[in-house]
Amino acid sequence: MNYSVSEENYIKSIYHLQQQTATVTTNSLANELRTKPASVTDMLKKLQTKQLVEYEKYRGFKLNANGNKIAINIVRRHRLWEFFLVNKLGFEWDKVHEIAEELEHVSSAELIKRLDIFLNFPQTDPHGDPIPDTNGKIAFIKQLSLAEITVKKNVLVSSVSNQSPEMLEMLKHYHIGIGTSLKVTRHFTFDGSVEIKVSQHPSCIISEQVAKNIFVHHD
Amino acid sequence: MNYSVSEENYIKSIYHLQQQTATVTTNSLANELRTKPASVTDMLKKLQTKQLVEYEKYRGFKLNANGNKIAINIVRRHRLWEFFLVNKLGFEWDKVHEIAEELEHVSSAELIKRLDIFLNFPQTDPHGDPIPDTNGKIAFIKQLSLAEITVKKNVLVSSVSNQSPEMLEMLKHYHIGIGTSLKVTRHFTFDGSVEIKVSQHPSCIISEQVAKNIFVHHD
DNA sequence: ATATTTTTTTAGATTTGTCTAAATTTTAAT
DNA sequence: ATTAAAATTTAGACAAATCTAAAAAAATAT
Repeated sequence: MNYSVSEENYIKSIYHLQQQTATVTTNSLANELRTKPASVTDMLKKLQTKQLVEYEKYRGFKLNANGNKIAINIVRRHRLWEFFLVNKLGFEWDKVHEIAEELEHVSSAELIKRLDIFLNFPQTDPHGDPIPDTNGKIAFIKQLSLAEITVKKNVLVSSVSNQSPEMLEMLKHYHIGIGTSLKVTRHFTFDGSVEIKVSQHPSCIISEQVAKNIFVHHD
Repeated sequence: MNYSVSEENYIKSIYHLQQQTATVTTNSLANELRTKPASVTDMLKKLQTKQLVEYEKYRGFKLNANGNKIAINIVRRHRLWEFFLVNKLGFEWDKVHEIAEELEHVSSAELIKRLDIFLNFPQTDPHGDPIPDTNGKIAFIKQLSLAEITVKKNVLVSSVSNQSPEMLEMLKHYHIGIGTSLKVTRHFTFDGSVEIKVSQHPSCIISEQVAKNIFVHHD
């Protein structure tokens, strides 16, 4: 089966949202895809008839085994291209996402097979995310908290383990959210606090307690 | 300005047909694009309002300066990708066209700039066709006849200068047409005749007179 | 020169993916 | 338990790109 660019984008976005919540809502997907809820409903009916999602009216949806396999393959393509763009063409790691969004839809399986060989079977993309193998297996990559990472490397915030309002208030104050790019500039061994630099903002210091709850992608 | 995949395919096809005939007809373009004449008329109106073609109802059309520039840029992208596919990914030269057809529509100029650098500014694609430079300048590539080329290299028949029925009958007998892949296996200095091997057919010998009329792309 | 054939265009329909506005269902609040 | 608010779906419209069938124009054949 071959899927349209639009279908692939929906599949991929559902897959990404499922990493956070097992079942995805119409609104969240509309938001992710920067489209309208009505459009999401339309496409979901289509994906349902194509046997890619489990969908219950008003109840949300999730990819079935088939949809999942396809999603992982799209992710594989995306991350291989990102690796290529950074490690062969010399792009900065934060400039490649959009281009990879286009390249990932080029449909030749042979192309991806050869690209993988050419790149020497990379394990992770430039953001530190694992590249699924041919069979769709995804290696587990250890989540690193801000308390653990080495100094002066750019990292992307990938998740926050404590989602309490108090924590969220604090994150807001520090201008930190999922996807925020930052670097740790110093570790203080006395109390385990760390100095961080969020782009566009002055350096600041956060406690070990907070740092342990903020997980980042290496690179 | 950014153009849709469909618009780009029309522009590119008009460009290619213009290499043969200065002005292109609706039917020939429909045939080239494997679509219907009515669809061609529809798209041509669109390209006209976008100032890419000169178009007179019932009279055929051609790219204007603007359209030409865009066409050449698409050709540039296509040929750079073909070079990449063959020389980096190890594809056979006759397997890359379709994949390059998809890759050429990826719209980042920065991508192509860096790809060009990565490939070390190649001058010709794997079929021997020149790759236009950043300014759209296309190097002139000498047309080589079968009488002139070196032995044992695969070549593609690009044109035949004598189009008489007698010549065509002969070409048919040797299973040679535009696009045919063959290699010269021997030159006979006595009479200038050459031995050739057309894939899937036994070797045969053609006279110098015939060989001089068959032009090929190197590689 | 007129009739026939071929080519091209128009008119109207179709598919895909999207949208707005209204209706329906679910969730939250009192 | 109602009611208000939020989320979701339906209904109907729209744009892009295509198609078929019919009409119009150009090329050709006698």
